[in-house]
Amino acid sequence: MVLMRTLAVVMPHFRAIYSAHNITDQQWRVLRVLWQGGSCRLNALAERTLIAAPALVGVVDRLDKRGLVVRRGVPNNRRAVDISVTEAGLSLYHAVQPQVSDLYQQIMAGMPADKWDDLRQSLDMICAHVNDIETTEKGRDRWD
Amino acid sequence: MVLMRTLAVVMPHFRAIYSAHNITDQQWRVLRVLWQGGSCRLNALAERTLIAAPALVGVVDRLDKRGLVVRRGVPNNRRAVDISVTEAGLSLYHAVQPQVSDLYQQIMAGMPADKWDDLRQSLDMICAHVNDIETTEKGRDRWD
DNA sequence: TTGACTTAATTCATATATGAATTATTCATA
DNA sequence: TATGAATAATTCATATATGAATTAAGTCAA
Repeated sequence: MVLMRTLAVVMPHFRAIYSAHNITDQQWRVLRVLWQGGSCRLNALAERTLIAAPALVGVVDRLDKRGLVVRRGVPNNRRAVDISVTEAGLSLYHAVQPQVSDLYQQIMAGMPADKWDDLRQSLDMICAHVNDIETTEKGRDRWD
Repeated sequence: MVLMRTLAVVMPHFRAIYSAHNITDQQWRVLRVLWQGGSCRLNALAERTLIAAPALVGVVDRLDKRGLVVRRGVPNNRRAVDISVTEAGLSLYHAVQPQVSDLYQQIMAGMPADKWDDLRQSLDMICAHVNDIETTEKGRDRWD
């Protein structure tokens, strides 16, 4: 609940920026990943945006309709699809990114840098540990 | 993203427990709050569960249909509605809570207790700071 | 080669999430 | 006391979230 509350407090601030440009949180996440890493396929995009594939299909559909991203077939693999940003998507980035960056700085200013490091490390530690539980359970499923 | 990733890693474990009892994350959050604090009205429930009122209406609807909670009018206030758990909801609690508690312990075991304290404090600090930004902005809106 | 198995993307059904607008009420005050 | 502002719950429209099932391709061993 503490994690959820933190997100619930922080997200509306970012969302205000996004919605001023007529995009949603998820759409921003997709665009940002594509801007940073170039084009990629849906599965990889799902991992990097933390949006499950079935939901991502719809997000990409809407971005596609608005001409912010494009889908292209991959040469030697007819079932794979490559997704990348368009010029329009790129210009949107340049409009939104500075504001997002500013907000980030504002939020970061509320806590000393070393605390942020600790925080990130703790969260990473939790993820690692919980993933271990996952693996252990799966292991038991297979051999017990 | 680190916050979201952590939730994305942790939640499926809890969700596995909930779905084994045919309830969702949000339904569990509603039931838990009602179990702990007795009955309360929709707005208060929305705050405590971190579920926005419009969405909460649907969650309560479904719990109501399944007989796990009930809605009652408040005596001297015809627009307010009181929500509380039923016997069926209570027995469901006794079935689910121990498993949730176990999982919690398992997860907590992955990091020393003082780290958990620091983590909680950092997250609370972020919330407090971000709420300040909010207030400041609203203040500017009113007087600038 | 073919049939069992795996994969990538998508569709489906159901449950939320979000912001805006409604519907009833209740309140504060001229 | 009428009446406009503030409230509580709800409805609406649109965008996800989730798990299960499909579809269309690749893979691989007999």
